Amino acid sequence: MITRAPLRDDVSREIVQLVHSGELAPGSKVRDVALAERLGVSRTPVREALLRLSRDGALEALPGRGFRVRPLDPGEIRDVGTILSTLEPLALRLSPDIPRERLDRLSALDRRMETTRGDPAASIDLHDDWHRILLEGCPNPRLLQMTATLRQTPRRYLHAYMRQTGGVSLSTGQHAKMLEALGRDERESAIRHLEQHWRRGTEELEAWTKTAVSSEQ
Amino acid sequence: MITRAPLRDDVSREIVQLVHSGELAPGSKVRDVALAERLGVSRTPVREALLRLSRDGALEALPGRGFRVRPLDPGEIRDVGTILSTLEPLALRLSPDIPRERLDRLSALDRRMETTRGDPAASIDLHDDWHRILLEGCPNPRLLQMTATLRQTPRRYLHAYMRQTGGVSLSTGQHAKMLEALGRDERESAIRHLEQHWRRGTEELEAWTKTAVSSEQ
DNA sequence: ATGTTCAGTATTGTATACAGGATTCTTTCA
DNA sequence: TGAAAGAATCCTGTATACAATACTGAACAT
Repeated sequence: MITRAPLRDDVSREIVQLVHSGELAPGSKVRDVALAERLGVSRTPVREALLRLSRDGALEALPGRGFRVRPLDPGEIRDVGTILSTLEPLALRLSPDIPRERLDRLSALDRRMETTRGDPAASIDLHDDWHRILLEGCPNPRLLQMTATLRQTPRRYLHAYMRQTGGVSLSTGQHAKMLEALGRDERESAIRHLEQHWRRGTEELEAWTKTAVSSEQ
Repeated sequence: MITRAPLRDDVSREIVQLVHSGELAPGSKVRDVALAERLGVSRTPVREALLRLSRDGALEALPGRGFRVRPLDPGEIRDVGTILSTLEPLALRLSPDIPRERLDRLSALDRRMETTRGDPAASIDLHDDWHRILLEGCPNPRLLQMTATLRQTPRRYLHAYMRQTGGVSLSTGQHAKMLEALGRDERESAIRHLEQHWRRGTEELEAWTKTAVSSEQ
């Protein structure tokens, strides 16, 4: 049956959820038949979703041997961090002034993040929302899609990181500085903070990943 | 039968060729059965390739109504141009010094481009090679993959543009300036030229597309 | 002449079937 | 006891089948 939204879209979201929730851990093998049974669909839309997620970077396609969740790799988080710390500032630069109402929404998100310490999944969700909402006014939809896709990569690292460190990360201090700068109409300052936010954040994840990867030998 | 490279990869390349050659023109509908017969494979790998190309931006998936080549749209070339004129300079900045040998290869490509005026497909191929080779030393593979994918978008516009204007475009003058700057170890200057190269080039394509799109009503 | 309804056809999205490599487990031999 | 070989199983990649929508065109009404 053909419904309005292709099954592959729903299936993609569900698989992303499994990755973000940690149920599909980095490095683990992904079998399409198992997912198809679990989700109650056939292998076809599952494989379409897996191929898409491989392209997006969450998974890895091993020719002839299926898919696995991309293992944590210091090089990857570094590479993606470099790109994010360039593209998100670009998106902010292209955006029209952010209305006060949206700044308030972002502040509220930060406060909610403070209360979700200890719950990695929830605080990571909020963090992603924060950036999506910050940039939602950007008139370049292709750029928005790219940044949203790229942000999915740090999520895997953050999840593993927060699980180990006990859920403490994602300082909202940098967010607050950006909001203050935007409230004073100091766009360039906010843009610099955004760049630093990703650069420092992913550097921290890179450093942690190096130790985590080497210790799991 | 399972060969070493998945069929979808070959099929993707073949479909990209059809788009670049203009045989699949912007806006035209793409039927998977027809492609499958033509390429001598089943619908499955064809549809996998079509889904990938939709994600990359060359095609568009119309839910319930298949695929079509993304029509020329001034907004799209502008958006992609903005991203390219940020990411390629970033890739160059991250690259180690470019060896003299590679600069010579790039010069040779420029000379060959001069001789292919009148043959859009050939000169566009060479232009893409030029940028790929310029950046091939960049240590950020994810960034390289993104720029390579993004460059596929201007190709569709260039092809239509050169077909109408008689094959004249792609001035190699900007390339030469970059190579001179790199030869003098003036990286920042070369990076600025690279940014301008994409900005001006895509602005020209955007302006032309506006007239082309409005006149085809 | 233009618009509308209703078959019939074409085409898509999904499910299932099939072939062959990859993996695993057992068995055999050193 | 451990390594190597081989059989059995699993799983992937591809092909095909099926169900339902979207399109096409002819007959009809306005």
